[in-house]
Amino acid sequence: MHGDFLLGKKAAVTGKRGLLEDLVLNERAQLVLISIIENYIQSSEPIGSRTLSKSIGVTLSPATIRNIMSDLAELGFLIQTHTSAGRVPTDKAYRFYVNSLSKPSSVPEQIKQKITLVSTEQGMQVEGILAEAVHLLADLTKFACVVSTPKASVSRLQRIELIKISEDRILVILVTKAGVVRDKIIFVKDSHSQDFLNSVASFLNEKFKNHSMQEIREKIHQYLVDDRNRYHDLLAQAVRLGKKAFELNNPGEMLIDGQMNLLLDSHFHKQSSVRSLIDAFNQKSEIMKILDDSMRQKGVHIFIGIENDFEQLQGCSLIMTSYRNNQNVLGSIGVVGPTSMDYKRIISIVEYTAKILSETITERSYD
Amino acid sequence: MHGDFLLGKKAAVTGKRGLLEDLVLNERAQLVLISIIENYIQSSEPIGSRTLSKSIGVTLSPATIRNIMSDLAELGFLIQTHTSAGRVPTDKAYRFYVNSLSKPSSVPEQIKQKITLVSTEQGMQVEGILAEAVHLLADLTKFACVVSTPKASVSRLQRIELIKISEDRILVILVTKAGVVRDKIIFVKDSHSQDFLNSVASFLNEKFKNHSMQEIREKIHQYLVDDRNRYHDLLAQAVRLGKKAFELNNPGEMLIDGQMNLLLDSHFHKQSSVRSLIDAFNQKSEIMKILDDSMRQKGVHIFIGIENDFEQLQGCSLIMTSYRNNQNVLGSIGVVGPTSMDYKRIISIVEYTAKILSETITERSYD
DNA sequence: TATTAGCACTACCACCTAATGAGTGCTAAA
DNA sequence: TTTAGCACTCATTAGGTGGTAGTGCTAATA
Repeated sequence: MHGDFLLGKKAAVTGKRGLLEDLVLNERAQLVLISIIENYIQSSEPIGSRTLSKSIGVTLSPATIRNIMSDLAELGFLIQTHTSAGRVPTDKAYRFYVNSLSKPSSVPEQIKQKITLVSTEQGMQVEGILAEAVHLLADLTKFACVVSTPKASVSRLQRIELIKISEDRILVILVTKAGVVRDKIIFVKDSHSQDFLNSVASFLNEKFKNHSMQEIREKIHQYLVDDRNRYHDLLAQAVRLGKKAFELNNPGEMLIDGQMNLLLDSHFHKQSSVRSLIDAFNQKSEIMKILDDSMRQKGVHIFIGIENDFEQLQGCSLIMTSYRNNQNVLGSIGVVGPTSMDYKRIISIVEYTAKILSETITERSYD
Repeated sequence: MHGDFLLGKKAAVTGKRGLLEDLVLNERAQLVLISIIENYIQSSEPIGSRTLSKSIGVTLSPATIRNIMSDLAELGFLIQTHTSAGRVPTDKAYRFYVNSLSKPSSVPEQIKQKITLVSTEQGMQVEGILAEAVHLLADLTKFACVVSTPKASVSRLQRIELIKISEDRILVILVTKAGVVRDKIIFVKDSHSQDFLNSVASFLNEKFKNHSMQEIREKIHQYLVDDRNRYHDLLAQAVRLGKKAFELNNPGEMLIDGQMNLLLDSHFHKQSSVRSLIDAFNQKSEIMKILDDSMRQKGVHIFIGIENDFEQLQGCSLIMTSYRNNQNVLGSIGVVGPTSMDYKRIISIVEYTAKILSETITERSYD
């Protein structure tokens, strides 16, 4: 097998090289690979051996570099667009690169100053803050950015209020611990007095404060199946109204900003994948899935190219992370850009923005 | 003066031709012009005399048509991209064309069926309905579409509710006649009991129900300057809280959908105006102005090219109209597309969508 | 044995040229 | 007033050329 000489000593000794993932490149090969990647991230043009031999720190002749490149290509880290063109990193190369970034680089002070959320000063709601955050992120990265609104099911109840609007309509106000206010109108068959609604509301408040919406739905379900409760009028009505009030009818929302940035990006512009990118963003449910997934784990989540499950976004890389109030994960925020993005920079910006967002939201929550 | 022979008899006889706008083209010139426009709308390619002589109904030799075209060009209806290219309609030509569309063409049954708003079935709020409407419009027209949310200042109060959230925060719920629910949190220095807030709320409800937010703000201002009210505690507090509650802090919002469609559109793609288009949509306040303007007048508003005041959108045409609940104009909705759009089709779709939107919102309002 | 210099080769790219063709304007004839 | 005919213009295209950035291979070198 060609390219074996690139294996580091460790791998060579232990003989662990059945899986390509286990391969340990020797130091020089790593240097060349990383150098190619960083050059390509800058220029977006295929990198040739000559160019590299100049820009790389160590003195290596183009010929030597060619040999290394040739082997890296064989191992699947590089491809050529055509014979006699320079080499371009593959998804696998970017993955290697990202993994090799041990310590997260810090955000330059200059950019830090730009990452501030002003909306908190006005009487802005959480949605407004999210909108500002995602807009800011899009502006700084020049890619498309997404943020999911706090998940209704996991957020915990601070307060419920029932307001009679007309004979058959009741306005339900749910305030969550995170400071999110949700309102919806429910339709009822028989009319209730406002006094009665107040009793129901205070009953529900007492019973369910601090519980998550998910728990509340489950408890209400239990009440419903338990026949004994039928004969307690207030309880019965409370449960009936509560069921409607806590019904999950918005599937979780997300805000998108900076889609247009992607269309301008030379990478997508060249490829004819523009159409499918647009479709991708119209199909919000798929993007929601990815956002949801990256809520579950800590830290920054990185999907390079084909690593994400949404086929239409497999030409992109996604950098996602969660935001929280205190210790509760509320939702996630991230960017969608070309696989050849400047990972160092983008990761740190996403991380820092999420941090500021978390702080801002924590200030306004009731925990 | 050349081109005089294109004048219709009426104009020729009365001699009214000082202003170009007053020119009445004779029937054949009109036919040619309209034919060019419709061909161009279809093909987006400059139209030559030969092509036209075939596609036009009447039998006219290319040479004749050339003569007519030459004169139309002189009058400012057509331009050539270069010598020996076909002719392309100017903004002026489109204006003529749109004016000549006397009766609004009806929407094909097939499209009518697509224009239905389903969100009304769930407990969706007005914002959700607007989002659906603008998305639908973007989907049908394949252009960028905008809709303004109901103007806070002109909408009338149905109900206000004050809810104590914490010692220093009060949640204000405003329900308008149009069915829009707005919530915001106000900060107060001294704590109030919920009972007290209820009294304040019912006072405000009694005093201001059915009044527009604008009126309410003015009245509150009067109370404030009237010294006598100082000594009435409830009143004084009500006015103080009311001032904060009715303060206009959102500048009026708008929803945009389908921006990406524009970038794909061959017209903008060819021109390098893409960048400025993006900027245009980021500068929402300017677009809001246009939306506001078209709220004030009845019917469909059409801005062709330079006719709108926002310089960065002067390469586009805008088709705008208002939506309402019952007889109250709430906001406006419309599309932004290339000047060479299919006006007949787009106008009818915008009109019909606004109609359905109005009906849907009326169903859920309290008037 | 690892590295490098040299060389032949490939494919893109930018440039030029000539041919094509769609379109015009003008003039003279119908 | 309309039309046929003709000369002319200019964008677009295809074909051809030289230059360039890159490769792989081989033989020489440290």
